[in-house]
Amino acid sequence: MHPEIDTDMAKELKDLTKRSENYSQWYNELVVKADLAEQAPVRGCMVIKPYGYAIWEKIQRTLDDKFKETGHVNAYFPLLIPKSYLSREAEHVEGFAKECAVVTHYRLKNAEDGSGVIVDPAAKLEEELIVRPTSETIIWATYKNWIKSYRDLPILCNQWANVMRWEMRPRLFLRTAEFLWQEGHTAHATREEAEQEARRMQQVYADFVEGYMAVPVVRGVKSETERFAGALDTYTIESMTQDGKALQCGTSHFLGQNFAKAFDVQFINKENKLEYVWATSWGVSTRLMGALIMAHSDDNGLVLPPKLAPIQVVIVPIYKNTDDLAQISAKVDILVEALKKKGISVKYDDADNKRPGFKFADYEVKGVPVRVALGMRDLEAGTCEIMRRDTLEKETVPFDGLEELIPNMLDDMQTAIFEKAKAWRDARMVEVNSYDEFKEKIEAGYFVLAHWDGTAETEAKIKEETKATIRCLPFGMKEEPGTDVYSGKPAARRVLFARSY
RNA sequence: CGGGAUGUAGUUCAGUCCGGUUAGAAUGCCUGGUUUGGGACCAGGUGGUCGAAGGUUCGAAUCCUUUCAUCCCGACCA
Repeated sequence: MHPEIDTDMAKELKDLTKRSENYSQWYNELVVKADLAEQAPVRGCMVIKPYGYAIWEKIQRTLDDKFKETGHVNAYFPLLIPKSYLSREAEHVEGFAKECAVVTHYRLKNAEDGSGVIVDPAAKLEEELIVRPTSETIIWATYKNWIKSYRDLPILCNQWANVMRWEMRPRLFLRTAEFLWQEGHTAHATREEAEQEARRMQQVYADFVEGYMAVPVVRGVKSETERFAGALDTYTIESMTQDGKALQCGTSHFLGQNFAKAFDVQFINKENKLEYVWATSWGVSTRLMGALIMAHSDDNGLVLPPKLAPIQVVIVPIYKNTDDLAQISAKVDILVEALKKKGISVKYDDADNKRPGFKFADYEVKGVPVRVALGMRDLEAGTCEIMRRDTLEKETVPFDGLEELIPNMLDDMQTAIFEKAKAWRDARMVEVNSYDEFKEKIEAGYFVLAHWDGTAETEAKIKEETKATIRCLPFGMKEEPGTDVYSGKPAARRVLFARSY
């Protein structure tokens, strides 16, 4: 940033919001300015700051409740996985091998030349340990001990944890080397039950992302090439960022008996016969925060849906001296209590070291849904100024009605934000019937519904030529046979293509 | 791992081509004062072994060599 405009942060953010020109830079700066996260002094990792973490905690708590409602329990498995575990499932190891951090030694010692500590060569591990990129292997090695009979099933475990994938190019929240997530791992006696579980969790995710994050998603199933390493089916929810790219928000995998066979997990069924267990796994990560930021943010900063905003209402007093402040505070305190009783998180920012204008801008960047400003003028008139973050509309209203007005406003916003994002997304999701049109729409940042002949060759060619991938075979679409836009061969249905993060 | 760029104050950068006083600016931070209805102003102050190592030179942020790190574009990906 140029020094002159560095002093004017509103203008600075405006400059950043040439989203079409350098969206990723805009996004990064937004994350930093909104005080959510920053790059860690460790390659590819991020520091999640308190305000950002507060949002993650809300996501975590809400989802955890949903998991409990659907009969799941939390457990915890080790961070380090013996290398041999990873090689048990062929496709799985192939999928993750390229991005694993490996522990080879267990001790350091002082260098003889006094230059600091070095790895003690004598402390080399017999078998290297892998920092988990995901926990299927160690969990299935454990489940083997837990499962003997059909009476032990189903096992419905979830784990909140961090994982590490040595990604080539990290981006805050979207793709960091270390990230926080939850991973559910379930074991079932029948194929039907496992498949149902995988679909059910996809639905839980979709409901959460749409209902709480206010981000519309496309539900569907992945093509074979895009499938999770080791899965028979990968169910996905895909959102759209404001630069028209797709973002995989959550996945739920039907693993069949692959992991049960790899880790020899068998049970005796009701017919007294040995059978391999059926499995699922499903997860969402801190990437959800990226989806949230990219879906709603505007030129003034973050826009948070009320259900996930750590601070839902901020009240800013405007005063000239301590007497004024005391009068304002007396009135505000009553409102704060009333709102808290309704379960609304409210912050009264009477800090004396920041001017009102600074606070206004600051809370806007942070995406606080509702702002109330109250000064001496208002005190005399019995009014206040109220602003909602999504529309930036300000109005002066009677102070006494706030207790009722604010909860309604928050509800309205939750719906309005979703509707706005959905209208935007829908307007950029089109059916195309020719390859020229396909390329044009992909280039313009659209979700493209096009016929696909079902072959991996066509899929690969399209990716090579347009950078677009099959995001999913969306659910709930009418069966409509046609011809593949690329190969011209017969195609059973349309699938969703887009460029993605 | 390929292509491109950059490392100078807490942060963003100027200075490097063409070597020459004590290395600058803005912002931040600290002190004092005036302010406070949309990111305040004035005055003073703090803050840098110029990424690291070696070389050339009377003299290096600047030239040369090596090295490390970061960022961007690809490949990979929740």
